[in-house]
Amino acid sequence: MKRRTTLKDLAKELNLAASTISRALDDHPGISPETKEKVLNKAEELGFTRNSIASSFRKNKTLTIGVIVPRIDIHFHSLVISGIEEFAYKAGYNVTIFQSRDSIKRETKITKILQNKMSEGVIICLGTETDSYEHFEKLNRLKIPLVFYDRVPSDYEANKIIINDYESAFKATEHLIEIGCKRIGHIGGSQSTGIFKDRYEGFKAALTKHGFPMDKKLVHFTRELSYEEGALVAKKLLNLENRPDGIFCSNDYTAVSAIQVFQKNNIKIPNEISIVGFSNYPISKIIEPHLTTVNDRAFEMGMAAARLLIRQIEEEEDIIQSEIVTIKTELIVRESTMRSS
Amino acid sequence: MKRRTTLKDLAKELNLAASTISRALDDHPGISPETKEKVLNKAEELGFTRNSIASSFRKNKTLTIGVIVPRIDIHFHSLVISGIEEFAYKAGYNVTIFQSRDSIKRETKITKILQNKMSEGVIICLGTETDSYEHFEKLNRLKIPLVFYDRVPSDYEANKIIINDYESAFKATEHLIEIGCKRIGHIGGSQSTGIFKDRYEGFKAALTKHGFPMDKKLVHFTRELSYEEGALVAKKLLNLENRPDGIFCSNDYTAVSAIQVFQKNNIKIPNEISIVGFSNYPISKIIEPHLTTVNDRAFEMGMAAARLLIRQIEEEEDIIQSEIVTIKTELIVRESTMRSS
DNA sequence: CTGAAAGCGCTTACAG
DNA sequence: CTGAAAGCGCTTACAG
Repeated sequence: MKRRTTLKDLAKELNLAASTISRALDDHPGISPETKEKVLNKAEELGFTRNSIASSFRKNKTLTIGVIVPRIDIHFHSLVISGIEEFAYKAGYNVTIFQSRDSIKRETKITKILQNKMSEGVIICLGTETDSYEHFEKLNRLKIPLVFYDRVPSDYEANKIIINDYESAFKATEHLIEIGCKRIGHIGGSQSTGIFKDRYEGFKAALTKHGFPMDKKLVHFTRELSYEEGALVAKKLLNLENRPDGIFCSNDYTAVSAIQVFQKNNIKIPNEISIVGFSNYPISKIIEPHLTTVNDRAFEMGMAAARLLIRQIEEEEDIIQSEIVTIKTELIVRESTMRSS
Repeated sequence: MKRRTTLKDLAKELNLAASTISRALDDHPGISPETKEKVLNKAEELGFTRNSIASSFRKNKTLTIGVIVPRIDIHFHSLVISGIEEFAYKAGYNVTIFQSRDSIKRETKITKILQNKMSEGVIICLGTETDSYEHFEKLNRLKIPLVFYDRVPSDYEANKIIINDYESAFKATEHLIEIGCKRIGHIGGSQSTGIFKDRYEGFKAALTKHGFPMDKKLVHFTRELSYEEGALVAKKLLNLENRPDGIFCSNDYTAVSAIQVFQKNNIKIPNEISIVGFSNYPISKIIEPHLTTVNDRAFEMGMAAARLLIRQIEEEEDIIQSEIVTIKTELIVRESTMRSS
């Protein structure tokens, strides 16, 4: 097996020092243009590419960031990763991805893998099982910057990229009020998860502001906001004596299944019941009527996470900073709330 | 700034040689259990983790594979990446991802990044612009194993993970024939892309086998199989004097929009027109009626790609092998082809 | 503008 | 079972 060409090989060929070759390849100002050209040509000729591992080792920089997501194939996360990759690529960083699959055991093991200087920083969305943060403490102690997004640790100081769930839910609910809904229901997620609790709180606050009473019968929490759970809740709402005429759902899957359940029961959407979802999933533009929903701007979250992380990696400071970035959401109004009056 | 603890620090603390520490941490058989325990305890105490860059550099192994996809946020690719990550994780490899965004320029630049030994192997799905493979030749010359999936180079010997598009389309079409369709149409993708051409060929072959004439009016090719293009084609099919009673679509987006267009025109699905899609996207289980489609088993493609790549990385052979792995698809029959007769 | 030398933190073949 | 030594391929501070 032929050995890969090294700097030294180039140096010998050209009767130059390895240090000169290294500088020439870096386009260092203190190297003559002629030498640079000779080196570049020879490198091309011998098919030389610098061994980046040796370089990383020597410079103590890997230009790599690690990303831990529960699952890559969840659209939200794939969008965030896309944003991370986009920003990182332009900044010259590589992105290494890991799936925790919502297992705290696997999440912990991944943090161990990331401890050994392979990644200069880590971006994480916590798994559902995760309720302690010791495994991240270790990274902190090693001065590896961390940025959390979406499912972030509560009562734990850290860099966080979030959206304003409370405010987004407030606006979504207010939108239903503005189009004339009088009895507004909510299909929510697990209240032990911060973001879903915030969405519920925002919903309640909008009702209160406009002097609407809270009818507990119109509020249902699901375990994981699944399509199937959405249908179950929708059926319950349908069978109420006093049905809702508007529903704010904490995600798009439940909103879509609610639409389908209502339609099957000959209820007109949006005129009899108007629906708002959350997340702006591709399905929201396909379901008929198209779904009004909150765009959570996942790609921008990813960009922001990478931007913050890389800034902290490159900062000279020795102290790990804690910063919270809130990404602005927008309500996308579509047919599911466009009443013909 | 405090220096990270190194092997040498541990060695000094314990009055042992660095080599002994290294072996103890590796659970090397030739080290006494007592020494191992001492080393492990001290490592824990000093918060020592091995510098994996130094280790990679020394061993000339990074245990990292690179993945180039057009876009991460396309569901198919996120599923493939999930499969790659799953297999790689279990095999002790890390996965670094890059998006070519269908730009050959960016794809080429990424292959340059991957040339410098950072990745021991590369998995790629070609971008739509890519029609030459020089940039991959370079990786070949450096003996970095390559595995292509989905959009693979034609007339270029390489490792490829594919599905049998021809056969899958054949079976999907035959299914339409079996349920009683007499005039079967096709919404296809660009015929300059191998997989879409194969699907069309499979469609034709099924018609031929069962003695059905080919009616060119029932076949339409789109540029990128988008939801919007699907609707346009569906409208054309709808306005034909002699409408189809079954349609095989080369993806799920066009199938879904066709369903919606027909429904809006009061055509009953599946009884008047039956529809089959391709890919088993999440939407296929949500659209009503649920869509019959070909499960292309993207996760398994990813697993297979990682398996093949890692095997070639670890093989001693100096020659790069070329292997083609065909992943078995399955037709998932749902309501869009369940006729009540 | 170029070179000689030291050294990054490991691993491993060799020796005992 | 343990150690001493060499060296992986770069980069950089220093010297001239």
